[in-house]
Amino acid sequence: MATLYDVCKKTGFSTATISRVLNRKDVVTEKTRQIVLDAVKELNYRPKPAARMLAGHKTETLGVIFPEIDNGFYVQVLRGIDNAAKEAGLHLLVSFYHDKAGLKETLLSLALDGRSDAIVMINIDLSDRQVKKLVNDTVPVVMIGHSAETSATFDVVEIDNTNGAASAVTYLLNKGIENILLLTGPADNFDSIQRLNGAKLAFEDAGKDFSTVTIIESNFTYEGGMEQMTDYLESGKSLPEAIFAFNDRMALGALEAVKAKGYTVPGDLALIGFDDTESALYAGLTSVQVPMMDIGYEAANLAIRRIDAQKGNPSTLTITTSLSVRNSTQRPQDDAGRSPSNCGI
Amino acid sequence: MATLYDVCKKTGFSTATISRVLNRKDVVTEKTRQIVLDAVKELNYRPKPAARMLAGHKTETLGVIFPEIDNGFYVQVLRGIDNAAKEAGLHLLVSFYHDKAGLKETLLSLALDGRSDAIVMINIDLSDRQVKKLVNDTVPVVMIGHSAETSATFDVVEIDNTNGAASAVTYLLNKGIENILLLTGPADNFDSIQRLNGAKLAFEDAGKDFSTVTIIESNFTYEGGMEQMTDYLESGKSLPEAIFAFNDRMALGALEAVKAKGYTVPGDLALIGFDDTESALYAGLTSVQVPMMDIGYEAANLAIRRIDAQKGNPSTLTITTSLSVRNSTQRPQDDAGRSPSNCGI
DNA sequence: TTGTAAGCGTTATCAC
DNA sequence: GTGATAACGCTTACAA
Repeated sequence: MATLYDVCKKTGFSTATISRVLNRKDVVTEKTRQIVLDAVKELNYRPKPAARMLAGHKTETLGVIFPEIDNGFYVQVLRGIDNAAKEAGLHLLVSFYHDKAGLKETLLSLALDGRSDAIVMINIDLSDRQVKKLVNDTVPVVMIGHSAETSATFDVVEIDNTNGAASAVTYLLNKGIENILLLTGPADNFDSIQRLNGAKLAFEDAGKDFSTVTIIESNFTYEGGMEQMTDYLESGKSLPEAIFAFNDRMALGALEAVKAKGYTVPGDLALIGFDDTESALYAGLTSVQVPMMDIGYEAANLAIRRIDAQKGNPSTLTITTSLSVRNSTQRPQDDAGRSPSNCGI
Repeated sequence: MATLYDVCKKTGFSTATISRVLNRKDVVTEKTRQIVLDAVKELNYRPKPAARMLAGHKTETLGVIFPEIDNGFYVQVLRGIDNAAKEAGLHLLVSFYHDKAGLKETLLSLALDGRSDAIVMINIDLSDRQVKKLVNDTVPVVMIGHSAETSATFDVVEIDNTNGAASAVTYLLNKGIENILLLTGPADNFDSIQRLNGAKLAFEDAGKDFSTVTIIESNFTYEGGMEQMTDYLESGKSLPEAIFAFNDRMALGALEAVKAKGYTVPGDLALIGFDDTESALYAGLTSVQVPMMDIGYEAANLAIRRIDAQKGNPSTLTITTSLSVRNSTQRPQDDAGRSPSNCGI
């Protein structure tokens, strides 16, 4: 538990000089620098973060705020953030938020109380104004997957929902499949809105009529997907050629419903999900892949850069998706996915 | 950004008194207490953590160390930890460890540098002696799923691997299935060893001969499960009545291999996994369920209790599992799982 | 280039 | 009960 003073004693230099060697690329003789460094090593000296924070206002900590999660891919985002943080030598103060009051308190604690040097928030349902008011410009904030208002307040990292959905639909259209059923999220969900728009654009780009598409609203859950599809099928409507669900869970739920009615995938209809989760992989489900780790990594780097960089205009980074094609869209004769003989589903 | 002094000025009391009101259940007149509290509220005063840490050595932070994860259920553990931390008013400093050097540095930073009041580690491959040496009794440490040596050094929270595996095997034996193939993890993996032992115990308890059981070593991955099973099937060996894989991923890999050979589950053989992940749920896979959130919650609470509690003997908490029965072990005539008509697989 | 010394905002030990 | 006051361990003007 050596302190700065121990290093002083051992070297004969003042605290100022030691501090200079340790922190700033300041004017210090190469000779003194070496003497200090040697002493530091020999004494096994480690600066105390608490003292540093108090005197220098640097926490070396990145605050991260997540919604209460049951959501597998948030871990991926977290890993990406962790990678960026590690590269910058920062620690991660992670908080899940359960309710708005808790979120506000977390924000105050991270920002005003000086527990972090920057904050990354993911899918937070607080307006920019509210966040700005709480944080009060004490630390930079980066939003991941921010909703609604095209934030001119904070840096934003978002998924390219539009092109992601469009690519899935285009893929189907290219296969000659036009009779598509869209299983969406809640009507007021930003991701869902963008994905719906992407689907529409794909039709328009192909010169096809989007109004023939069936749109069913669900809630992003497995059960929701299953129930909506069951209802649909039992209402006597005709089977679509393909279902494009706006996330994997609903896709898997829909799959269950479809199979329960005796239909097969991809035999009777094609199926596409969104997110490309592990479950999609194992189920052989074609899905729009979102590079969650990259998103975390980029968001964290954006935040880190803002720590000592001058305030520039808020930037928006849109992360592109790709389509992971698997058996759920591969008719046996198409033959391209793995183990086509049993279609993985 | 009011400070303690501002509260002093406003109330006329000294820093000592304010601090007493805020921290200790100390001797303070009810009247002064109220005056101080009012001023605190009015000034919107929030004590700075940095100053507290420096002067009081309390960080109000719980350190959490995870292995680099691609592992969905670690999130669940983290949620459990978060719940416990929130209840205790603690923040979470989370770190993923990539290599041993990084882990050691993290440990030093969390413990010696005083960044946390207690540490929860999950599946760390460092010996107790090493950890103890690094942490040097500065903060309490709790291990989750600790390996090997029955740690008499730290509190431990572990999965009841033995009974978990035994329950799965017993379930099969009760169905009259004895010709079981075990798909294990690496031979030196502690979880795997315990699960194997549990399987053996189940046979012995049932008075059956364990030596007839086929044991195939794999590596806990989907690919591993698939390859080992493919090799097995192609070697011309007879099909077992059931496969019990020591995690869900291998189970799903084995399923793929089995289906590729034209067999059906549960028609031709039963299949059981371990962990009960989301993928198991969607695949209709019977699996040994491990309450990951509980594990995190209990571990964190253990750690939190140690913060100001006297050092007692290290305790070990063994979390019990349960069996999630699904279609992969339900022959059509058994009829009990959901949508039996297509077996969910 | 290096040293002096004044903070940073608390906690806690003494006295009173 | 309450108040001075000395830590806590570092950063950083300002001097030298």
